[in-house]
Amino acid sequence: MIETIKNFKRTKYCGDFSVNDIGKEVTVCGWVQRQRDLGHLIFIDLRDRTGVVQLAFDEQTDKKIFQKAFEVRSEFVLSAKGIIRERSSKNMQIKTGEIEIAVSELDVLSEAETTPFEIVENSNANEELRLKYRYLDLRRPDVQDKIIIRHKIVKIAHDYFNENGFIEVETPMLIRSTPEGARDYLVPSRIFRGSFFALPQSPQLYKQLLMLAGFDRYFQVARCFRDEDLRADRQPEFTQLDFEMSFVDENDVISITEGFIKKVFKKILNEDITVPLKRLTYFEAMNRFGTDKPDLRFGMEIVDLTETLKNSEFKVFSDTIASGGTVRAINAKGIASRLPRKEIDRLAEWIKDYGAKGLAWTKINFDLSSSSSYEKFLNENEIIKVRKTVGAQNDDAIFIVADNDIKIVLESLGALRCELANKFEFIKTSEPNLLWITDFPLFEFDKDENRYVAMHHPFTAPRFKDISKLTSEPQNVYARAYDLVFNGNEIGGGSIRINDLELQNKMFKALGFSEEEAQNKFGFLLEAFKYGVPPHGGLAFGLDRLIMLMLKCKSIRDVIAFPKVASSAELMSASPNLVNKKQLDELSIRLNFN
RNA sequence: GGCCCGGUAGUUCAGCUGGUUAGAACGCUAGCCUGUCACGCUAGAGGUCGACGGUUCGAUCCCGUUCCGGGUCGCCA
Repeated sequence: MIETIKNFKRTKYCGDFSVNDIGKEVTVCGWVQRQRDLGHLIFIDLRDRTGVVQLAFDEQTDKKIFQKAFEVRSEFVLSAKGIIRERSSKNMQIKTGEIEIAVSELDVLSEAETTPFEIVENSNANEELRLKYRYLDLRRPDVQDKIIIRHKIVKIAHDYFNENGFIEVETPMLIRSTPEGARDYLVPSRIFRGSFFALPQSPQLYKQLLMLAGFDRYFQVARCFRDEDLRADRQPEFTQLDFEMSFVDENDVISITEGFIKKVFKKILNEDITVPLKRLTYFEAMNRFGTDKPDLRFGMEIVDLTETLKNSEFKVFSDTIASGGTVRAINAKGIASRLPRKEIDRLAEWIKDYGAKGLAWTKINFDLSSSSSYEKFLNENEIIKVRKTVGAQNDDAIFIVADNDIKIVLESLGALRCELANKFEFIKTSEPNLLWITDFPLFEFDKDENRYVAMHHPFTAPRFKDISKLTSEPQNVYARAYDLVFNGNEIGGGSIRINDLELQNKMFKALGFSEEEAQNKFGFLLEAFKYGVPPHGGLAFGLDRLIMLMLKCKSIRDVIAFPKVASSAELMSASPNLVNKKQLDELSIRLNFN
């Protein structure tokens, strides 16, 4: 029988009671973790967000309350009043294990059916099921803790940016669609038939306009939307810690960011981050690690063999080099004896996903004998030189990729480097590794569109000395942009922005926009730029990813209260969903499935 | 859009070369039990083997299609 809460209110949370409360009369509220019926004695573990406390019922003391406790099942919501007393046999594994509540009044505030999975810490229930019943999953302490830590991180961010003079401003969710970069989520307008709002991919333009408006320093916990395919660390709806500052250069933004990183790592993980952080140029990161988000917790750097192998008899190498290509290698130390041929074949197949045409390899055994896919085609001198260049010794495995496209060579070896490090557990340290990547190219060439596109976004300022090359040699223009990398993942990125109308117009021209296109897409920004723009720059953290990595979660879903699955559906509410004809008619929308 | 992996009681899983009644553990229900805390003991209920089609005397198992979930490449300025 369900009862409404009477005249008693919770004294404090279940997990907060201790031996100091012995003798006090208290009231607790929560969910039934477990009911243990010993015949003439019943124990109930009552749970709330702080932990559990044991309720004790003795048949001899009060038959009516005992009967109530007998009928209680898991996940019922209870309110109980009673005296805190010492347990006769203590359980030191629980925070409140030294005490219990001898219950004198018990209210069943809500009953509960048997849940589809058990509400326990470290549930091994299927994630699909847990997401369908996310509200039950969120009862589990380990899940709840992550959401609570998320709250703490956001609180630290608010405090930090407030202390440093940043003003939080909410920017709109319904904005103009500017199809540049990721796909927009579109929202049809009822009043403007056939027109659409877009949900923001980021507050980029608005925060720049706030600088123009004179707010000087802006900050926002900003929800962002990108209609692209998901990944383990990517959701279509995500949160940025977004900030922007006026009258600054790169070092000001970097230093504010480092201050936040230092604070949040100290407060949440008790890790001391040494600042300033290491900086690596994009060029160096790509050449040494094959990625713009290198994991520096292990070595296995990429080595250039182009010079060594340019005259080789092995045509796969020498022909590639002759036609302007490159040959590079990594040396995985101490794994040869743990690397069966089958695994090499798997890696050779796997690396094709990254565009590599093949994977040449050598395993050096402990007795210095070796097996190799390519050494038989090389002369003695070349074999020795290759091994020396990559620093190979016994039990090492060398992997080589050759291609005309240097990006494919570096990126595939970069991916292989991470794959091997992961598989053979090369990461020994538990200390977080953070660094900046700087000096990005301003543009990258888009083969599909056959034009240069902005690597960050079209408002990123070029280096001053490169401005003259903007349209003449765009491939040699570098950006005043910087990315923050944490254990091999990008967790933030930003730049100094263009604050000059003429330069911004030049930038659009370099991107191949006609004047009409530029006006159509960003006319309001160009108009605004006529009226006095301070030099400004900023950065945005991917908050979800930062939390995920700090908490060592495998999936970004673990740190989002109500996440979406890989198809971008939300299983609990079953969205997206079909809407009725009336709704569509009001929006003048007719569905057309082809 | 491509590739890889998975889907069997409420849950997590096992299930041999295709074979007669599809099992275990946990959970659930009932009974017994006065100090449990992963309580214990006894008994019981619980299955569209993701769905559809095919091969076969016979399919959880083999084949095809499809749905759902996960990972990844493309994509994500």
